[in-house]
Amino acid sequence: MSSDRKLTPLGEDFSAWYNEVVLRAELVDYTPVKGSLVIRPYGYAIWELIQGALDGMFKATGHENAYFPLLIPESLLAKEAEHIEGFAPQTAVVTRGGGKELEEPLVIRPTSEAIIWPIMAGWIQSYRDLPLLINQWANIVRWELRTRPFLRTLEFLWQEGHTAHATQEEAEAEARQMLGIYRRFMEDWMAMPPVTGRKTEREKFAGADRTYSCEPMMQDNRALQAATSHNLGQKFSRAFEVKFQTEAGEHDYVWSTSWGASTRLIGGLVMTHGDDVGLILPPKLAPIQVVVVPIYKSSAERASVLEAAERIRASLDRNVRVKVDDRDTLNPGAKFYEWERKGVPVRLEIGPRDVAAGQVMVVRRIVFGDAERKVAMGESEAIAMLEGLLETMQAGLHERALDRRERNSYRGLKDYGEFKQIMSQSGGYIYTGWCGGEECESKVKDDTKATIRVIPDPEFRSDDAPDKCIACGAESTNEVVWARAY
RNA sequence: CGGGACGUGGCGCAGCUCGGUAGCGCGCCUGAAUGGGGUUCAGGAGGUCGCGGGUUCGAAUCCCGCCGUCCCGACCA
Repeated sequence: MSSDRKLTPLGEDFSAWYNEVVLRAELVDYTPVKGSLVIRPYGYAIWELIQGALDGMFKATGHENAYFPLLIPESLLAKEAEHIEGFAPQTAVVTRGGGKELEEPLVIRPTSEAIIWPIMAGWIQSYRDLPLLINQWANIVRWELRTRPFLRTLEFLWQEGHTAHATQEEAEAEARQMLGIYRRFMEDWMAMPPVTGRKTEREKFAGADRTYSCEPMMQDNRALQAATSHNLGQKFSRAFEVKFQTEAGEHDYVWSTSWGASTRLIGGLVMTHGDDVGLILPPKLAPIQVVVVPIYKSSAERASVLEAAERIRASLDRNVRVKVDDRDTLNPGAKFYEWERKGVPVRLEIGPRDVAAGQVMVVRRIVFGDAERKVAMGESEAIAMLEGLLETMQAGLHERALDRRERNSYRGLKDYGEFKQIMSQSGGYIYTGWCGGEECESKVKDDTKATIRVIPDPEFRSDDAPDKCIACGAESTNEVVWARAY
């Protein structure tokens, strides 16, 4: 039966396609708890690669990892007014422990500001203790009404950075620096180029002074808020009494930031690069970059083919994540489909004919330009070119994603009717003028489901940005980027 | 939480209108052959039909209630 072997085509039903890909590429599995998913070994391996890369970037900029607890006394969460207002509806709360009602309910962290700041307050007395640069890798729980694998689940994995600074300028620089790190990670590792910028008041983090965001475009032309960085000003330090003595001997509240990225990034990876066959992984984040599929008939052939496969694996092993698929239970064609569905960038096929000729068949998961998908190559030649090929594919995926984003971006639009038409059909990023009024944001959202993703950073702004608000026609204060989002 | 669709071996589904004790494909197990794009044959295991109640001699099928999943919305990383 071939019907359940093929995926729903991406262009036919993007949601169905996405769900099928994450399940059939063995990234996730469902559990008895609604909206709470297992990340399977193959999916978790991608997360570990993401973690490794981001963690290195954080440490290179002076951050240290720590771990704060899962449970937060309800009263602490309530200390920052905007924060509790924003998060209270989404929290899970523990009311019993050890068989008794608790005197004070404990909130399962929806984010950790409220437990981190009361504790870090004790670590800071003087300007000499600043900046304090902490990151943690953790799980958090937000009681979402509607969930989707990776994109929105009850529990998810993320990292959250929390920093304290002596001045507003330093905190702002930190928030911007971390946004830049996320952007660079998305471009260099994920091949998922975001538009970056600042969130509007309506869209910012609950309790932040300013929120910055990375917003890559998915293949259905919707935006994914893929990482955020917040300048919290002194809101949290005032709420949690985080004070320090300045060089001049005065007392002041610290200036803080927080910034985070989650397993949602994996969903972004799927929706940015996948196709009708399944997942396509950028080589830098592929748990298996090269899979070797041996092909043989007799046991004599099996021995010589596996020997050659092992030789190739060993010579690639130092610089490439390579796996020999020596399972005897599947025929080669079935393995081809499986590894393509799982997004492995390069496959090497090696059979008796190849062993005899000292060659291998090099097959690419995706082809750019006029390259051949499948080419026979001398064994040592293939080994020598593979690293370069992986780099080429990484670059090709980035270029393709960037090109798609820009092709589906609209600039200089002044007519609201046209705006509505684009949003109701293809969707995409629309750059327009905006008066700064929340009423106009609401109106556009009601009309089109699109929201302001960001007030874009300078390098994303249009030369010919319209000077009137798209919704009300009043003088524009900022160019903004609209899109429907996840 | 509002609107829609759907819950039947691991997965995808048929059977339900017109009640009679469950079937197909894939997968799985055993064996043999096969192996350069989802291989074939033979044999085999596996289901109290989402849960609870009701009607009936008899319920996957009819009735009531509940739970869950997916899609579209509201909320949100």
